[in-house]
Amino acid sequence: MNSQLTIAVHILAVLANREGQGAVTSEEIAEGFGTNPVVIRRVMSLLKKAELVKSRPGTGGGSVLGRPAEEITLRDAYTAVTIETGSVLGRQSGNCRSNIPIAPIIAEYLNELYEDAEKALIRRLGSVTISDFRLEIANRAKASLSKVSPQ
Amino acid sequence: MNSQLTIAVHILAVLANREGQGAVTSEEIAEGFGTNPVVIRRVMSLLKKAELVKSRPGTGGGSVLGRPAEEITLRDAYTAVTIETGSVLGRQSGNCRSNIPIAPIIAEYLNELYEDAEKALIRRLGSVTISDFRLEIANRAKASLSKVSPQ
DNA sequence: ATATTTGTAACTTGTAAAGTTACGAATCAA
DNA sequence: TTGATTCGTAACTTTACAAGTTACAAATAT
Repeated sequence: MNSQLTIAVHILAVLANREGQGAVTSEEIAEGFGTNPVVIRRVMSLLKKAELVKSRPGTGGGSVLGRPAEEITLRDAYTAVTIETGSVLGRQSGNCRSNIPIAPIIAEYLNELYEDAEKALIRRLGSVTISDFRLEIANRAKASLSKVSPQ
Repeated sequence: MNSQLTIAVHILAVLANREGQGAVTSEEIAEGFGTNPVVIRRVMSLLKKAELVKSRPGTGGGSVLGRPAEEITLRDAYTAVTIETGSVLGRQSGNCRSNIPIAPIIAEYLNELYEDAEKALIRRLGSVTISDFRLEIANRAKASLSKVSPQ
């Protein structure tokens, strides 16, 4: 399954958390997410293309937000990670090995119907800024911690 | 990628095409889709549970629609194939190997946003009956054939 | 110069969907 | 009741691809 959007918003949330406190390394972000720095850099590269972040190599290097967290929405992140693959939503596919043409025709029609769903998703994502997101996740993390060790 | 819904609506379209002309075998449906009969039977089994089709083994056996094609929508097919897995839409997932709790919290939040998209999809699927669908696909197939060999 | 960090290519691993094989159970026809 | 047919499903193999990993050149800072 695809976790690029999850990683993208995690990156943005971490950078938002450190706004004005210098760059954050992919190493550090990776550790916080429990993955490899290269996985972070791959998604970071997409965010850079969308100008949502800026990166710099070398000592004291790392990444910072490209603009204030209040001016970046989850929709921006979605667009950035789907610019190449087209969508994060699962799509229908016919059997590609088949030389009978009906399967791809059906798949294409269904995918058109899926577009309505995607529009709804994009609208929803556009209504949440990285600031909003950071707040929401912080609250949930707190709530889930208190379940494990109350107080 | 998941093609269960594609297969499901293909099955329903073929059965609709043969309404009142006896049962159709999984062998025959599989051939028309370019896949293995067992793949068809697996999806058929889900459609049976939803009472969209009826099957019978033996000579002259096979499957027929459970009710008229005008009374089955793509939404019914969607519900039938997602009854176990929950959704045909791709969902976000955190890294399950991670013992840092932030990834699953982010993934869960994103999945909640995805639900709006799924509702839109279901609404759209509910507006198309198998009869409608059959007509549309027949037109498209005709159009794509005429591209290959005009006249 | 040296250390650090990014960027990315190339490879390996993990895993889920699709495809396949096999066979018991149900049904029909002679 | 025997044989042919078809379904249902378990078990296995194959395929496809996302994620993870390794490696190293290029950029930057001290």
